[in-house]
Amino acid sequence: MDMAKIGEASPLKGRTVSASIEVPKPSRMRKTSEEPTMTELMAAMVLSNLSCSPVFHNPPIEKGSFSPQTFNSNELEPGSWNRNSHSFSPIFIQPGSSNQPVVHTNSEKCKQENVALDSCSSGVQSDFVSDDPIEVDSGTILLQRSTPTPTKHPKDEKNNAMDVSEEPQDLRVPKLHVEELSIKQGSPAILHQEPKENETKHVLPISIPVLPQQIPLSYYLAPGFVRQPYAASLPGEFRMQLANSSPHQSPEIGSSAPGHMDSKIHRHLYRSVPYHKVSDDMSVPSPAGGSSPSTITFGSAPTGYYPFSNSPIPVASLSFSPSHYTKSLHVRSPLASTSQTSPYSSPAKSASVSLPAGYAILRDHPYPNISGWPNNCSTNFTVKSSVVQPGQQMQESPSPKTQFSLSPKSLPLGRKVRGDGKKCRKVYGMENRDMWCTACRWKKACQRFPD
DNA sequence: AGTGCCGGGTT
DNA sequence: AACCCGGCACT
Ligand SMILES: [Zn+2]
Repeated sequence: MDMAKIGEASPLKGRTVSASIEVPKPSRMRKTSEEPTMTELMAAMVLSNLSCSPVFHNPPIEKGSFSPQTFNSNELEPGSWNRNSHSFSPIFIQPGSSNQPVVHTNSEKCKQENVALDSCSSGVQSDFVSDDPIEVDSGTILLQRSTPTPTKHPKDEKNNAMDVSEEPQDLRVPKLHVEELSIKQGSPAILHQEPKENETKHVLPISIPVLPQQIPLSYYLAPGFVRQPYAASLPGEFRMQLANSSPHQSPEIGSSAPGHMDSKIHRHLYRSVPYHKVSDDMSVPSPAGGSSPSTITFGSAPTGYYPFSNSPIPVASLSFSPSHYTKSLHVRSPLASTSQTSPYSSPAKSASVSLPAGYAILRDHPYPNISGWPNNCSTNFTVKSSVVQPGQQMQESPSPKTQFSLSPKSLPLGRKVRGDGKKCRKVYGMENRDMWCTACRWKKACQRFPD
């Protein structure tokens, strides 16, 4: 009866599953053999510590060519790996394989690697080989590129295939990344222990997110970094701009995946605050094919709208979307219209970059989040101040599929500031409705006079 | 009351 | 996909 109906209607339905956030099985973390899970766990833990321990100061690696940025060496726990004492030489070369040891020196293309992480075995780019042999020496960290194994979930691959392919080669993202870290329980010696020829090394692909502060703005601003789906989801105005800069851009209305949250509730939640367009990254059509509720979840409806906390945090202080920089300057801050008095409303305040009208991005998701990371590690990528509180991110656990630790829904919501421009309706009047743009006629966001 | 437009329904 | 509209946020 009603109950049944209610059950049907309940937005939460089917969500409970994801709520139990099981740490997404690192799909890519395949076990080739008998490798004990413990090992992996340990590795994960270690890495966790490494990447997250806020305060860790590690003496610079002696001859490391590590840039502070990269490894922030601090991030390594002395005890864990004896990096300093060469006793442990992570560098491992795959025996019998022509693959060269890959050294990701820092920023180099950590980012890519990260992406790769997901599609790590896609073999597309992760094959980055350092030109500079020296780097290998410094190698304190490196690991080896194991044979590109297709072990990972096809899904993942699919997810990132696109991203990977589009990643600019020269992107420098200071994200610490250990592409494939093989950690064995035993001493390092084990690592080299009998090199079997084609045995695929059992490696644990790991990427360590770097501290937010370390992300160079350039990263976000990298022009080439805009991804199609991403761009497509941008507001018309913006997309148009993109179009100018990049030929391949469709002016069509970006569509966002419908959310599962009850629309009413959703709207209440999302509309109670000034609009702030937020990265649609997450609203990118579910790679997985998007039919599964759990998958779609993160592309919820007003997607892109994201609530800011009441505190007047300069939008500009947030992370930037790469695609937005084009618009910088002479853009009015959404907050500006909302609170005239806000000191932050002046673009000048935020370096030379301001967000496009009405939009702010808290974080980009170039790479999937590793489930194992503590929240505050991989989230809250804000340049200056964080609007998102750690606690807020845990509101909803992402389905394992999403791989993102943040779901738009779990983030504070905001909403687009209502454009003050006149739209077709106002311009032409009801009597000339036929002159309206189609969007207006359909009661959709005006295309002709986008905000 | 008027406007803008999201979400969802219909064709 | 095109089209329409209920209903809500906001002015
Ligand atoms: Zn219009």
